[in-house]
Amino acid sequence: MDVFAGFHGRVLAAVQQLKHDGVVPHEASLDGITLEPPKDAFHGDLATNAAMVLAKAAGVPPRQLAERIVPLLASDPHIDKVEIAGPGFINLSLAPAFWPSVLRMVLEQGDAYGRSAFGEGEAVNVEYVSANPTGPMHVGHCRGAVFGDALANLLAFVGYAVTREYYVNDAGAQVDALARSVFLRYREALGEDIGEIPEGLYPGDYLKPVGETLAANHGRALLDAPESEWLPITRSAALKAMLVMIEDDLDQLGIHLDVFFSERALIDGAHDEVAETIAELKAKGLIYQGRLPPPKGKIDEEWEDREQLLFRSTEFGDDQDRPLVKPDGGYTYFASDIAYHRDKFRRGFRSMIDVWGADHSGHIKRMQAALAALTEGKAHLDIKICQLVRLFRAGEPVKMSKRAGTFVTLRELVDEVGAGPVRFMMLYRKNDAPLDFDFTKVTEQSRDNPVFYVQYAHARASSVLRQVGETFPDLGTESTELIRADLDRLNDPAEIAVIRRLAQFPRVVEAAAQTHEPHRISFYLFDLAADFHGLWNRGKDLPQLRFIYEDDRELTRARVALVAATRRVLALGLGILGVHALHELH
RNA sequence: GACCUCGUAGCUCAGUUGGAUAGAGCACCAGAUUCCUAAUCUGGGGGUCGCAGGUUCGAAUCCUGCCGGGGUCACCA
Repeated sequence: MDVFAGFHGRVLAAVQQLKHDGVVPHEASLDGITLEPPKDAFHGDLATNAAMVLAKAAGVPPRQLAERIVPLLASDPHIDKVEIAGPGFINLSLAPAFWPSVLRMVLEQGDAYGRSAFGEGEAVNVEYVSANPTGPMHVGHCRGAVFGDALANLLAFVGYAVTREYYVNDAGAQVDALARSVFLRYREALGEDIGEIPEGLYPGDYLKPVGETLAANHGRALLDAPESEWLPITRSAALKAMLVMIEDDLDQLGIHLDVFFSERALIDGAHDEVAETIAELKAKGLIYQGRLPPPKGKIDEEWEDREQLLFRSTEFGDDQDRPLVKPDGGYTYFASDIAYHRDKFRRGFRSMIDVWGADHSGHIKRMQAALAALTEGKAHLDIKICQLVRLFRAGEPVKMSKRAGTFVTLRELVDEVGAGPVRFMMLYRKNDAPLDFDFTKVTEQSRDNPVFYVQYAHARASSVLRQVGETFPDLGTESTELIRADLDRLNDPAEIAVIRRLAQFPRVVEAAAQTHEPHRISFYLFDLAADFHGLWNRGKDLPQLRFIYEDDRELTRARVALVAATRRVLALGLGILGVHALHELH
């Protein structure tokens, strides 16, 4: 919970009092009233805009209204000073005793600190990765995978019931191409010279073992069989192998999904869910046979004007109606994607999040249109777009070409720099902004490598907790013991700065969860690390400011409490990002 | 042409859902430091928040129109 929530209540109570006194009209809305730590500590510990928000309704200038609010707040024993500033802000300075109470709360709550019931146990489906199951994962998939996973962690942290889901696109032409590629490898395994892999098929060596397994299991039986017979067999073998490989790749990054949802199962199951979905939309009058205008601004020679089965997505804000059936009679990707989201809805999810690559951003409107149509607005779908990742090595761009086989796989990336740095860097940028990833930089031990900087703070904190026993052997470092320390003795500005930062953690977490922006956690951790390093550095110049101060056992204990709390919050934040906190660096 | 997205310090980017004097890191400048709590520290300069309007107590943030970069644009996934 937010450590400042109580003060927000005080402000609202003060305003209620003013309503009661007739200063503020009863119907005035209190929604816009905030109470937040100001950016600049010069403005106190907390600031509220209450007077400015209510001034108009009350017909009184903001500062004058603030004069009425101030005495109502000043009586609070935890509030030291109340000042009116600027256009009508009310700035609160908290009693010195407040900060130790925050620290005590962190220690008491332990791993529960920052968690909340915000999500109220609501079921949320987070769909991410969803790479084509046709080969190993490469860096292009990596960002979305990490982002989705961290977002799922974050939502779980604030009390949502999260399902992590991977949509397996195993129904399209791509997987048939995969199956044919595997069939070649099967013939190869039986001793045939297959020559060059033809254009349009998958040339990668990773399919060889799949061919070999087929050869071992089926012998030469498939060689003379018609395609209609061997294709399903090779396809299912290939898909199985690819999913094992993908799951293994994801495992390298610490990603474990709850559900792998097969696109094919939508059609091949007991009933054709796509047909059902289309029928449902048809019943709503949203399906028709029609023609689409050719794309403007570019001349497409291949364009042919023809009638197709269309969904009226324009009625829900899309730019164009969208086709559901291909010329060959099969469903379009969009059609099965609608059925897939309908399936999620029928499984009970009213809240869904999809993580997509930037190249799919043009599909957002149609998907939301379809879901709105099917669920009559009862479901909420947020689609998060992850921008490209550009790879660098010591500042130089890494050239990648899929055709030349020089694209970097996720596995290579993780093998070289480690899962933690990969995850942290992927989250050290807003999801919809492009990201530069430098192999050299993420392993550098310097301040401009945020991964190192945050881990180093955690390692330093761990080191203090390890070493304090050498000076004070009987000084326990468990929370239950540290909580009894005389925390009022922490009054150095750098110490207070760290506590203030710790106090912000719950609201940062909540804001990140609400906006679906895990990067806010990364930036918070960097700031917390900076505060902690700042405190550490003061001890370099002034030995009496060191955490372990041999002349004063009780002061040491109070400081160790601060260190333990900082370490806890660093670990919690890293945990949300899915990064393992390090106890020492090498 | 349409839609989406971005535009903030020399560079890379944050910006608490509309708050006060717009912040970090690198780079630059000036000092400190050889310390073992190694993997630096302190301070400083640097800004038309792309441009122009609008909304209001208050705009980098919301609305409109331009300018510029990127992405997408029947059927593939």
